Amino acid sequence: MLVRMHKDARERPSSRELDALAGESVFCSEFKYRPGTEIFGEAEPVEYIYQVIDGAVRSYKLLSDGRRQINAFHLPGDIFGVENGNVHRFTAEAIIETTTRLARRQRIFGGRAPATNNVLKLITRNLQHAESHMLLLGRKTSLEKVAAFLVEMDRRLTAAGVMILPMNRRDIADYLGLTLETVSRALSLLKDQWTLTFLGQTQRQIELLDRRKLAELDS
Amino acid sequence: MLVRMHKDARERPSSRELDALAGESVFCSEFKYRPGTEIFGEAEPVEYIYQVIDGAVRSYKLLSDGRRQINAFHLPGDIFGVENGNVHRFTAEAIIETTTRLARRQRIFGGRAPATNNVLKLITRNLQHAESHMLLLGRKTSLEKVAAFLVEMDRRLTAAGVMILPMNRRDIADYLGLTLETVSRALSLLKDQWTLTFLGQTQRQIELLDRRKLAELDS
DNA sequence: CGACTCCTTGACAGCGTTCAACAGTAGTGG
DNA sequence: CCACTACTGTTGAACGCTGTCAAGGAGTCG
Repeated sequence: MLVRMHKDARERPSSRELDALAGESVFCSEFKYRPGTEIFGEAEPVEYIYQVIDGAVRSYKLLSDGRRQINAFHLPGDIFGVENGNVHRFTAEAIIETTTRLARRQRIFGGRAPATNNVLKLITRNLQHAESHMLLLGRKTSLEKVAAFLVEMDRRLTAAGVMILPMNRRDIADYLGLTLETVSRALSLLKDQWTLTFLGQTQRQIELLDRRKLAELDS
Repeated sequence: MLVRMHKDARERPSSRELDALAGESVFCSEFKYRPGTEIFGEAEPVEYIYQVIDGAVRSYKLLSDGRRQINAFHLPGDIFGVENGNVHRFTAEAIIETTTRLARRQRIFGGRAPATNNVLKLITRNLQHAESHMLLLGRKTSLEKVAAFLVEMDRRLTAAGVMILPMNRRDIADYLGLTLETVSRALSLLKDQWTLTFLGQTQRQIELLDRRKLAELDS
């Protein structure tokens, strides 16, 4: 037996919390997974909410070439797989022999006061952004990071074909987990490759010339 | 004027969304911030929810020595400062001259169905973890990352003074944005410094000998 | 025993950081 | 208008942390 309990005196994770979460729908059952087994996959529809009874689970995102970023480990007592949308945003796998209790996700979202729903959506959007940003910070190269930044800003900021950045190189660097020099070098490289150009005298106005190349750098 | 609108045809961010969010309490007002001004600081009590009308905002966390990780940029239309707890988990600053609309946070949380509240708490906990993990991934050294990992697992996993890791070195590495070799080297270093010891033959059972040193490595 | 997985350790390379110099821009005040 | 200064961004050179590649030990299981 490799798995142990929480330090904080919780004898055994009760299903109470899970019941509370699932609301009215207290259809609960247990399920056991062998080491390395997938519990649910990225982009799969959300059917259940899970609570670890015994064992350990990793949830992660992948880049196309196999680089992996584990978002979190789920240990006994933890609830995971709670999503706002209809599909999972990452993959969950049992690390060792793991027992989970699961409850049907009977539309946790919707059917509530609109204000609450909006708060949920908003926080979920933040969480979603954080999750993909962890993948960026942990597993992407400097060039990929800068490309991802440009793609994001292009989506959010571009008007009339021009992107005018409000932030300086240091801000970008601190967003991407780099130094400002590295950001500057990456931008110069992309400029030399005709992937973008600077407009005006300051280097804050950027026109993207090759969005396809940026998108594939972004992976 | 440096700030521009969203690409997607939103003429001007309406206050509707913010109203909906704030619920009944639609006390709304506008506020203007000069470049570099703090909008709210980490650990400050949450009083308002903000929506960017015009300008740009950075929200970030700091390490004690000044290393900074920017979680997100908030651009016109974005709502930010929505928190579950009573204090902000990061600092928000205007990057350029910024106008925000703000609404009093009249206890968005609480006063709802308990199930909803539990979902909120759960997602918020995930978000909180993701936020601190971004700081780790973006700005910590390999030794600091491994120390942080040990501190986290010590809290969540240790029973009877011993920590039995369910995951292998590769999992740890993919969690921390490192390679398994680097994780192994960091653990060996901590072992040589008598900060921890391995128990048993496998290197999965760890006893922490100097939690103070680990905590200060964790910053 | 042999095959496999997991982990450690060494040697070396390389990516990104650090340190430094310099140029362009903006703001200020004479 | 021109210093003067502060800030921002680029670029070069050298360093060093972490990754890569490789070898080998230890545990496990059939």
